[in-house]
Amino acid sequence: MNNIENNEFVSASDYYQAIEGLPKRQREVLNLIAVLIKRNGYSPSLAELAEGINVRNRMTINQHLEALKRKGLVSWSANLKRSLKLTDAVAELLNDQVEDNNSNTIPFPKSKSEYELNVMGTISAGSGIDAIENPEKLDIESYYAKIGCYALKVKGDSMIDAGINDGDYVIVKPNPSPNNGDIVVALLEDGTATVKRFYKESNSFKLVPENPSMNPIIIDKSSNLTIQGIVVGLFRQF
Amino acid sequence: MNNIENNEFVSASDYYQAIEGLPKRQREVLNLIAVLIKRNGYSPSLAELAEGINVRNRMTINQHLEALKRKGLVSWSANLKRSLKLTDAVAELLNDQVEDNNSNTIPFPKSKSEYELNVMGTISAGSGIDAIENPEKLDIESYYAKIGCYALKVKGDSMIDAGINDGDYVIVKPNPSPNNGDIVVALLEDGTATVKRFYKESNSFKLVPENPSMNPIIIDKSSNLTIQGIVVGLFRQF
DNA sequence: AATATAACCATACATAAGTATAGATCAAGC
DNA sequence: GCTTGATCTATACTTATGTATGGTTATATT
Repeated sequence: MNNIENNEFVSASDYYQAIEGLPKRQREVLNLIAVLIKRNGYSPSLAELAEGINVRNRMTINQHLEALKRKGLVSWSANLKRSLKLTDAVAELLNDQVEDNNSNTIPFPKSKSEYELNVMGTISAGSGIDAIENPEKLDIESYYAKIGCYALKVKGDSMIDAGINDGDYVIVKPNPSPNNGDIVVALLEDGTATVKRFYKESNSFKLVPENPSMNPIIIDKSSNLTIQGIVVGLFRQF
Repeated sequence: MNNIENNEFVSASDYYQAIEGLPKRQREVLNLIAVLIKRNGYSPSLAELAEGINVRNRMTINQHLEALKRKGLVSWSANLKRSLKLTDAVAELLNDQVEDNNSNTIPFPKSKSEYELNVMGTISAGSGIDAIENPEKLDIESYYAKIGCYALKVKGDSMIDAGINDGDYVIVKPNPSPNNGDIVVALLEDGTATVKRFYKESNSFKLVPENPSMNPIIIDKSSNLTIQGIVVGLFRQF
C-alpha cells in the first residue's frame, strides 16, 4: 500500500539500535534481504524469502515485512513485484557484512562511522579543548580527488619553515597558472623538480624556499619552466 | 533464458569502450536502467523502461536488452520479474553519474578511482619527480578511524618547529602512556590543554614546545596530568 | 485478565510482467 | 544485391508474485 511510514530515525545509530532490538526472525529476514540483494543484484520475492528461512507461506514473510516496514527498516512499492528495498541507512550498515555465500547469518552490523575521522574540537595552549558539539568529518581523500589532485612524497627540507617536512605528502592540484605566493611543484629546464613558493616578476619567475639556508631560484621568462600544480594540502604521518 | 553469455571483458576500460560504442537507443536504455535502479532501489520492469524512452511495446525493450546482454552489460534471471541487473563493472562506471531526477541522460561515465587520492611519486629538490609505477592510494580517514583516532584543530604555534602550524588538524590516538619524545595532547591540572612534546623524568613530566620563544612546562609527578593521546598524524589545507 | 506483538498456517484472487511469435523499415557493410 | 544489426510495431500466452481474508498459538506487557 503506502510507502514508508513516518520515519523518526535521524542517524545511523538510531538504525543500529533498531536493528539490534529486532526479534530473532525479523532480524533473519532483514539479513536475508541484504544477502539476496547483494548476491542477485535485484530484490527478492516473498517466496524466496520464505524459502530462505524455511517457512511455507508467503504471508508469513509479508507480516515480517510489515513489522520491519513499521520500524522504518524496509520499504516497497505496493503491487509491484520485487520492489522491496532496504532503507538506505540500513543497507549501508549491513552492506559491508554481506558475504557472497549461502549463509544468511550476518554478524553484528558495523557502523559506518567507524570509517570516518571526526574532528572533535579545537585545542589552543592556555585553554581547554573547545569541543565541537556535532563533530564534523574530515574529508580528505575524496575532496581532493574530486578536484583532480594527486599526492607527492616530499624529500628534503627546503620548505621547512612553511611546515612542509621531509617525508610529508603534499597534495597537488594541477594548475599551470599559479598566483604569487602559491606553493608549487615546478619542473625546471634541466629536468629537475622542486617544491617552492612561486612569484612572478617582470622578466622572471622566482621560486623561493622556506628555509633560510637556501637561496631562491630565479628563472628567466624565456626559459622553459613548467608548473605542474599548486600545493593545496599536506598530510604527515608521525 | 540463460544468464550472461560468455563475457570476454576483463577490465573497466573494456566496459568503458563497450558503453562508448553503443548505438544511441541502447545507450539510452542502459542509462535509464541505472537511473531507475538508483532512484527506486529495485530493478525496473520492461514496461517502465518502455515508458522511459517512449516506446509502446515491451518487446522493443526486450530486444534492446538482448543486445545489451550479448555485449555483457546487463543480465537477468529468466522468467523472474524485475530481475534485471547491470553488470557490476558497468554499475560502477555509471553509478556516480546518476542523479535523482527525471533525466536519463548520463554524461560520460566516471570511474571510481576518481574518488581516491593517488601518491604519484616522490619529489626531491635537485632531482626530477621519481614516479611510482603503480600509484598507491593515500588512505587517511579509514586508517586512523579504524584505530580509534580523532582529529583536533590546532590554534597557536607552540609546535611550529615540528611542522605543526596554526590551523592544522592533528590526528590523535588515545593513549595514556606515551613514550619520551612523543607529541601529545595533554590536559593540565588547571583545566588547560596543550599540544607538546612529552618527556618523563625522575620526578616530573616535561612538556616541551617546538618554538624557541617558548619554555617547557614542568609538571610534578604528584600533580594531576592527563594525557589524552599521542599525535599520530597531521593534515593541513593550504 | 486484556491487549499487543511475534510467528506461523491455509486458500483464493488479481495482475504485473516476462516470453513467444510475427511483422516492418532503415542503415551499414561486404 | 544480400546480410546483419538496429529499431520499431502488434497480439497472445503464461505465471511469478503481491495482496486479501481468515485462522492459531505463544509470549510479553499493562
